[in-house]
Amino acid sequence: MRIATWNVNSVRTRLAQVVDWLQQERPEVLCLQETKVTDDLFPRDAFAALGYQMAISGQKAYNGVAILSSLPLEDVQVGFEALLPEDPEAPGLSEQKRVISALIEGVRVLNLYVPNGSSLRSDKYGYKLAWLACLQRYLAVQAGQGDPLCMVGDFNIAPEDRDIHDPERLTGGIMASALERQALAAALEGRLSDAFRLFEPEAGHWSWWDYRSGAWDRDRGWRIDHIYLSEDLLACATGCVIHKATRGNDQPSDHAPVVVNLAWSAGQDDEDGDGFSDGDGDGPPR
DNA sequence: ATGGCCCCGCATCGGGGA
Repeated sequence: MRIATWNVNSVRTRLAQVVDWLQQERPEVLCLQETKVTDDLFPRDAFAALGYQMAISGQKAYNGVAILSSLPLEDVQVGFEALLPEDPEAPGLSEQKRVISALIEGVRVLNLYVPNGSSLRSDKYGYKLAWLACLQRYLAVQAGQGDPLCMVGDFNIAPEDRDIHDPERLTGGIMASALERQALAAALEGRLSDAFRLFEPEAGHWSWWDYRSGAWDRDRGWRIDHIYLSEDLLACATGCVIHKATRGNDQPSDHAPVVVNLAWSAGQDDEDGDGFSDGDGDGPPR
């Protein structure tokens, strides 16, 4: 099963490019961020024609997330409030459409669009940190449900200096500050691992290039789009790549897709074939 | 040396993103 993530910066403006890429790559799952469209205007037909089901959560002009899947899409959960109904901070944090998840082949696919924060002096930076603290609580609840987790999206954070083209200049600033890096690490809490770094330790691999300053032509990028896997899925990961060629398209998104390949099928953890995963006491004795 | 863009909408500039 291949799971992809792509911040498309308007799904309507980028529709032809997304359709082309899906036809070429045919991932089972594509998670989109910054769809920038209300649910009634989402271009469902174009994706349905390619055989994809959809779970969407959008708003006008800003934000917006969607999950496209050619495999059955079950138990869709929208926003932090789906798992944190009692959290007094979560409702305010969920007014912006940045969180959606679904169960696909027994894998909980969680699609996130983390706030950018604008600058360290902006109120939006405080919002970003509060949002990440909420994500930490959300993931703690999610972990309790026991499903294998694949968390993808635009994290608007370069986790380490090797994820930025010019760490001497940029480390400490927005998307590379200590507080936001710590907040993300705390949310991962040792349970989730960066799939890309399983396969590639070197710097020089970016997923986002600013539209300004000729960043693409100079390859001045950041790796801020990530795929995180729980331990059970980590063992199944056979590759993780950034499709940077899309950034060279005419009228491109400023982000490139990231794709993970998982040697996974539903029920594969059912070792004795009794319809239950082992070790949880639910199955009959062997 | 610095910075240059792009998308949306009650639009033709302003707000916001990254």
